[in-house]
Amino acid sequence: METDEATGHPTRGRPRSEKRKAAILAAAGDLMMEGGLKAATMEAIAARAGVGKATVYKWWPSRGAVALEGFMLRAADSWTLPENAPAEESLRVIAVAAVRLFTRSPAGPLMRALAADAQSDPEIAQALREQWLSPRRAVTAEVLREGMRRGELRADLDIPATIDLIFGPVYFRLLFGHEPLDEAFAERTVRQAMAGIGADGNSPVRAVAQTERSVQ
Amino acid sequence: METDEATGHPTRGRPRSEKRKAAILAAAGDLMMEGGLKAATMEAIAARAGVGKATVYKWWPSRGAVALEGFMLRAADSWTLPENAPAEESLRVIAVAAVRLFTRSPAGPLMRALAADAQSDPEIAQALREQWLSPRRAVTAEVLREGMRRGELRADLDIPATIDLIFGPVYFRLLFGHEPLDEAFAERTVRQAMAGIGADGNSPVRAVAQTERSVQ
Amino acid sequence: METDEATGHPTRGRPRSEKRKAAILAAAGDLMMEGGLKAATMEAIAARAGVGKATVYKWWPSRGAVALEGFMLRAADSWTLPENAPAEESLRVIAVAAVRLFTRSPAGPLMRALAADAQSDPEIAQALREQWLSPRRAVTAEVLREGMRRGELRADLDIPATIDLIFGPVYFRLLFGHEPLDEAFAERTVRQAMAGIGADGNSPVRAVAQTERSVQ
Amino acid sequence: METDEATGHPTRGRPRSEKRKAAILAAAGDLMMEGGLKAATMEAIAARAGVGKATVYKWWPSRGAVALEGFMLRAADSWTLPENAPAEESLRVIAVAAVRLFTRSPAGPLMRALAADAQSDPEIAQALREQWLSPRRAVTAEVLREGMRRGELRADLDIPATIDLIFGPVYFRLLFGHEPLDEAFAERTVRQAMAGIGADGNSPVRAVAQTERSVQ
DNA sequence: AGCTAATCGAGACGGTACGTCCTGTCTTATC
DNA sequence: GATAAGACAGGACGTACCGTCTCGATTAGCT
Repeated sequence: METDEATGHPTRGRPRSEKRKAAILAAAGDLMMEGGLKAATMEAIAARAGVGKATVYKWWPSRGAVALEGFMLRAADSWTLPENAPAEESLRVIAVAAVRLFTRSPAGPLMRALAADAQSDPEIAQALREQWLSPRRAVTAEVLREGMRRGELRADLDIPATIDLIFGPVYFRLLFGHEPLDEAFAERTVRQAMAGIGADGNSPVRAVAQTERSVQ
Repeated sequence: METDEATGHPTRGRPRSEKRKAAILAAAGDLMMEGGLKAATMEAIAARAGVGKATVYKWWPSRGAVALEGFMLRAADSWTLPENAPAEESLRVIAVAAVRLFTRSPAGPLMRALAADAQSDPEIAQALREQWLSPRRAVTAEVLREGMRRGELRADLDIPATIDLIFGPVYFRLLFGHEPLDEAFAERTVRQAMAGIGADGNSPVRAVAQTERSVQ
Repeated sequence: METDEATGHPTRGRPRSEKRKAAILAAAGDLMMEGGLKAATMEAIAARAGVGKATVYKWWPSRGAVALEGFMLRAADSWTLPENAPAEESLRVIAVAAVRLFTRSPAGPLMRALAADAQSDPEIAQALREQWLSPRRAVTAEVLREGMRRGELRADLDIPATIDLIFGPVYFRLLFGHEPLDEAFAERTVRQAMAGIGADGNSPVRAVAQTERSVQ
Repeated sequence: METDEATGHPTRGRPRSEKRKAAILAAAGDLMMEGGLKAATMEAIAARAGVGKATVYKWWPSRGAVALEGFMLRAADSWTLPENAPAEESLRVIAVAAVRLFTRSPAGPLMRALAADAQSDPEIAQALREQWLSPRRAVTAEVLREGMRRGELRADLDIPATIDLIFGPVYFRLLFGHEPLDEAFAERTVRQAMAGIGADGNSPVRAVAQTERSVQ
């Protein structure tokens, strides 16, 4: 007997076809990768999936929503953080995994399309933050807190700002394409963030910074 | 007598109206800020500017191009780098100026709209890189090189990656809105980038990093 | 035990629900009267009847068929021809009954909807002719024949044309609405048809007509 | 200089293309005749005319409106009433012209489509009455009045009812198709209406009818 | 002053995609 | 087996913009 996942009530009527759902998400993903954001119209998605437009609208409110779900499907990035590794190593793994996802899978173009949509569609923006960014930021925050606890990282880090120091450069290059996005860049970003770009500890700049920091 | 700027030949016929050009750019900017990317249709821009659509197409190839020019007009950010200041101070000024531009002027929404368009329009992407990012990156690179020369910054910096370390977090927050974009954040980003997020110099992590670096 | 009406064999499975049949016909009729032809979609009929769309399609091939049956149900016009009355009186009863049906019952709007459907659906058209027009024309033809036999009516009547002379004006007003459709109109139509609109018998026009007729 | 027909003001903008207008009306007419009412969708009309759908909607509010105008175009029935002819002859010409129009030109199917639309679209219904029926009824009324004046027709005719006596049978057959619609039928209708279907003047029925009439 | 030519407003036009609605078919579980 | 519920492919609806086009009106330099 069919039962509804959420409520447990027996379902009525014809159940949703998982096959079509997959076909729609695949079509959306393919189109976005082939022709960019512009090619992935709802009409084209439905046509390519061999599905009526109404079926698409039945389950997703907008193209962005389809894209998001298609993205999540294809972005099943299965990086596992090394156990008991130093913080720098974990951050490196995280940053490299992000770059690898964006460059070696369909996820890159999809993320670009999603980010574009998010600029004019608050719902997409929110979904992107909540469903994509948040979990990754949470993992990263945990790595940072653990590193702080173990004395590998400064004790006074601003955690959100530090996360952005790692991810910001990656998304910046993804979206603007002004410089190549590759794993070496991810590693360099983490290394520079860890060690600082300032000259060794005794520099006056650093002293100032430390002073200010202690004042806060 | 009217003369053509480029050729110096005397122009024939009615000259282009600078008043309309300004009106179009203003209308485009206003619409993007009011209703976001979606509201700024070519039709709406022309209507608001009190201008025929053909006039807009005569001078700009696409909505993105109008937006870019409107953006440049409003983003006349007049930050002046302090003379002979330490590198950290200069970077701070640069980062804070960017945040201030995006949060205290129309440029923020405009940049978001442009970045979105750039994801599907290569011409916009290129124009954005060449006309907006490049000059700012050039200035920043010069600051970095000067800091390296003066011994304030590490001698082995990857300059493009370092620029992204400063700007990346700012654009990341602008485009995704997951955390507030304010001047304090810009300052913290620069400070953490300078000093590094790792614990003081003698940490083993840092040593490893340095070792690796020397190996490269 | 349920048995099939036609064969007498015991039926298998759940027997057809007469209750639903009635509900469907009622819903169809109501909708056509409320919102006209446009409102009576199959979907709306099924929903209002509390019935699955498939159930409707199971028993009727098209909306027009449902409408027709609903119409027949509501158009149970129980006029009884007066016994041994003069032809004119019988025709008057027939015409007035038609007008009364169309104006004082739901049958008017239903007939309008059916006639509209019949213009593009040959099956509806045929059903309308066979199930609705034919029996009424047959009764009317009999009245005419009887009148001719009794010498009340001309002996050389073209019976179908004469029937149309009585009914045509009624349906014309029903479908075009250019003039009010009421019982007085029905009576006047019959009276004028009987007596002729020409001036009394000795007019030259009449003579010509008779001459021509005799030639045929 | 282009001027607006109605106001005489100089027109602004690109003037309406008469060529497309003709193409749209032609396409609509063709489709209605080929595939009946159902085939003439707005989409098909636009496609066949090689025109954008918006262009059709710009000038006509609905398919029915296009159909009406297309009908009027093709129904340029140029019957001329004979001068000083007897009323019966004039009515015969009128009725035969109607039948001829409906059977020998595209106007028949078009009128059927229009009449169908009119059942659910009050605007079509009104337009049909005002633009099509009214002028023809006016001409016919004039014929009747002239006939009454000359003593060829009864002096106490109900003019609208008499007009329906002539046209009603024709439209009845056109729309229901229960009997053939041909010129002989039109002639017979007029002849029977003129002479009356009752037996010659001395019939008791007629006497009754006359009595009643004189009472009114 | 008249001529020539480019720009301008207005807006008609062929298209494309939108998001909605209904059709007629189908696939479930229930009765 | 008949049903309700409702998912589904398909297709037309009427709308909004797109980018192009064709008008008359305007505004300059050139003759």
